[in-house]
Amino acid sequence: MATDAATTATRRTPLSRDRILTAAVALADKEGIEALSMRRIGHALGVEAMSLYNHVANKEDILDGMFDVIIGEIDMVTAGSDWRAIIRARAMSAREVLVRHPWAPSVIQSRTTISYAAMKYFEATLAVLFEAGFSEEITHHAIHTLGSRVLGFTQELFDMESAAPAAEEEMMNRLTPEDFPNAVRMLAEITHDKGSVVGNGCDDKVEFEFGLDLVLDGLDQLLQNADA
Amino acid sequence: MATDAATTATRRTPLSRDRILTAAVALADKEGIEALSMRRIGHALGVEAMSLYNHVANKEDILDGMFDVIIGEIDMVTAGSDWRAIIRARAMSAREVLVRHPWAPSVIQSRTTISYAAMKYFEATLAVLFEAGFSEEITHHAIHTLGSRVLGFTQELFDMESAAPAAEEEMMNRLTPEDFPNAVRMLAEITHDKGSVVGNGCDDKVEFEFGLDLVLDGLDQLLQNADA
DNA sequence: TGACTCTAACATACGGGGTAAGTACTGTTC
DNA sequence: GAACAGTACTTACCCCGTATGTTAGAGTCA
Repeated sequence: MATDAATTATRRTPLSRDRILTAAVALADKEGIEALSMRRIGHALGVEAMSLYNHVANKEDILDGMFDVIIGEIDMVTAGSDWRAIIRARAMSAREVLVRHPWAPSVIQSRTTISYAAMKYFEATLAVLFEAGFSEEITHHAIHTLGSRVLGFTQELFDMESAAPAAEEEMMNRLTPEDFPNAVRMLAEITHDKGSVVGNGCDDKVEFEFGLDLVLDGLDQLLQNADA
Repeated sequence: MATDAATTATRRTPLSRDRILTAAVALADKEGIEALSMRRIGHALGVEAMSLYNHVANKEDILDGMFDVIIGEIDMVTAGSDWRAIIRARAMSAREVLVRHPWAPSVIQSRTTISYAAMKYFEATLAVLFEAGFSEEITHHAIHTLGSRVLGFTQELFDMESAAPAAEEEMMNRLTPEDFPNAVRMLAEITHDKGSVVGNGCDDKVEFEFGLDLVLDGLDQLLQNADA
C-alpha cells in the first residue's frame, strides 16, 4: 500500500555516511571531541552504535571524514589581483573554520593519511604561490610556514581564555607583580585598551592577522629580492 | 633483622610523583600518547594502576605533570647580547624538546590550566622582549606569534613524513602530474636537492628556522621603526 | 501467496580504559 | 605487643571500540 510505504519511509530515514559525519561534527562542536563516541553518534541519529559500521569502516574513518568536512568549509578564494590578498583571504577563512570547530587541530594531527580533499587544498595553495613567481624552494618553505601558522594559531602556549573560569581565576591570583612583573605589565596594557572584547582575553583574530602579516611581509620581501 | 630490612627495601622502591611522571614520559615517547594508560604506567613501574593514585590525583594530573617535565627540558638561554639571538635559541631548544616528545602538542592543547612552570617560562620570554625595548602591545603580539609558531610547527596540514609507509606509498601514487601539477613540481625540487635527508621528507629544522626567522625579522623591523 | 535473498539495523559480548571503594600489608611509635 | 599511618593490592562499575551473530523488513520471482 502507498500509506504503508510512506509510513515506513518516514519511520526510518536511511542512514548514510554523510548523515553520520554531519552528526559527528555537530556532536564534537557541542560537546567536545572527547565526548565523541560511536554510541553517542548513534544516539544522536536514533540508532545503535553498531549500525554506523554499515556506512563507515570504523571510528578512524569518521575522523577522516570529519577532516574532509572541515576542508570543504574553507572558502578557496581565487579572485583578486595579487597572491598576497588571495593567500591572506584563504588563511583567514581557514582560521574561521578552525574557530568554529575547535576540535579540528587535534583531529588533523591524529590523521595518519592525507585525504584527497586535503591534497587538493594543498595543490590550490601551491598554484597561487607558483603563479606569483615564487621559486620551488621558497614555495616549499612558504607552504610549511603558512600551514603551521594556520594550524598552530589556536594552540598557543599561553592561552588564558581557553581555561575554565575557575582555573582562570586561580591563575590570576597567582599572577602577582613580585613573581610575574612582566606578565602583569603586559596584561595591564591589554585589559586596558581592549574594552570591547569580552572577558580579559585577547582578540584572536587580531593576533592571527599580526602573525600572518609578518609571514606574508617576509615572503613578499623574498619575492622582491629574487626579482631584483 | 638487618637482612629483612634490606630485602624489603630492595624489593619495593618507593613510588613517587617524579618516578610516575618519568615513567609516563618514557612510555609516551616509546609507545605513543594513545598507549598511555594508568594500567600501563603501573606495569612499567611494577605496580598496579590504582597504586598510582597515592601520588597523583588522576590521569589529568599526570598529563599536567608531563607538561611540566617538558617545560623543564627547554634550555632557557639568557646569555647573548641581543634579544633576537636569545629568543631564537630558546625557540630552537623548545622545538628540539617537542621533537623528542611528539605527543607534547596534543597534551599541551588538552590542558585547561596553565601550570606555574609554564607561567614562569612565559614570564622569562616576556622579560627578554621588554628588555629589548618592545612596547606592551608589540610584546603581546610577539608572544602570541612566537608561542603558536613553536607549538604549531609540528602540526602542518601537509606533513607527508608523519604518514605510515604504506599510506605514504598510496599518496605518492595519487600524486599524478595531471591532478597535482604544482605538488609534483615542488616535490621534484625537494627530493632532488635534499639527498642527505632520509626518505623524501623535508628537513624539519630548516623549515622551522625559515618561519622563525621570518617572524623575528618582522619583529625586528617593528622595533627599528618604533625607535626611529 | 509463499519462498528466497539481500540489506540494514539490533543484540550480545570481549577486552581495555579511568577510577571509586574497600582490603591487606608494612614499618613506626609507644 | 598494640595502635597507627602509609602505601599497595583487589574488586567492581561504567564507558569505550568493535567482532560476531541474529533479526526484521523490502524486493524478487514462481
